[in-house]
Amino acid sequence: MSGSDLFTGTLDLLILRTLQGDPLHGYAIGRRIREGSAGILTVEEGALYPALHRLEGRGLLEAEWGKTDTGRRAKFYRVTDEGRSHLELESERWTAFSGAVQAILGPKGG
Amino acid sequence: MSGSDLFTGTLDLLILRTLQGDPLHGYAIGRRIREGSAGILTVEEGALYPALHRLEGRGLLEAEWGKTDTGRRAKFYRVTDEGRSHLELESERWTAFSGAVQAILGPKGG
DNA sequence: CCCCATACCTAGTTCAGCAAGGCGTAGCAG
DNA sequence: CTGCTACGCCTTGCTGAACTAGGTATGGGG
Repeated sequence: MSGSDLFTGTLDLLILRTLQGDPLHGYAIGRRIREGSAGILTVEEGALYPALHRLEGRGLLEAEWGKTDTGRRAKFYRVTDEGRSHLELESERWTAFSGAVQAILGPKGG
Repeated sequence: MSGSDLFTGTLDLLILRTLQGDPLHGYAIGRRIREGSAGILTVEEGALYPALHRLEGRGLLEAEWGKTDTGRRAKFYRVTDEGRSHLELESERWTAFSGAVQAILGPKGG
């Protein structure tokens, strides 16, 4: 991801969540995540595209070639129903885990 | 870790934090983390011991053989000064990251 | 005496993420 | 037209954390 790879497995969640709205292409997903996290989360392309393929392979995403506003060729991803319920479950799991970690690290992080 | 490996890299933080109080041996560290997280975080031994050795190798922990209350042989770990400052930095980083993820996933996780 | 919980360890595998490349195209400056 | 930059997609090779699945040894209880 960025910095030095905290959070393995979280990328999937981030992608799924980012695609909850309208379908987006990979490049835009990366940008959204970065902007949506105020620059804290930077998704490397070498992590992003394989992740997209992984999620598609698992049936959590569907891809379709299309065109961007600026007329460029791009592959647009949409979340499947399975992807949606997966996101819901994993999202709750994530919250539980991060809460548990926070509970051990200390309420404020210090 | 448990369930299906969310949170790569977080184990180090958990260990360091658990050792902030008194020195503990590996087995006890694992138990503490599990109990301190209400059973949510389960540290596999195959992850725990290598992590301990890693942290010792990096100079963040120091180890010493001793005896438990029940008279058993055990290796007790203590956090070094370097480990302490490492924990502080990484802990803040963790909070920032997890906050950023939470910001994208949604304020409540759903 | 045997089993279980304690307490330590390792070899082998898996797999996410990173680094570092490559490909093609649209738009703009010169 | 040339060159540069941003867009947009991809892959190969590597690292390294965590898991699986074992193994060792010992003390106490049935």
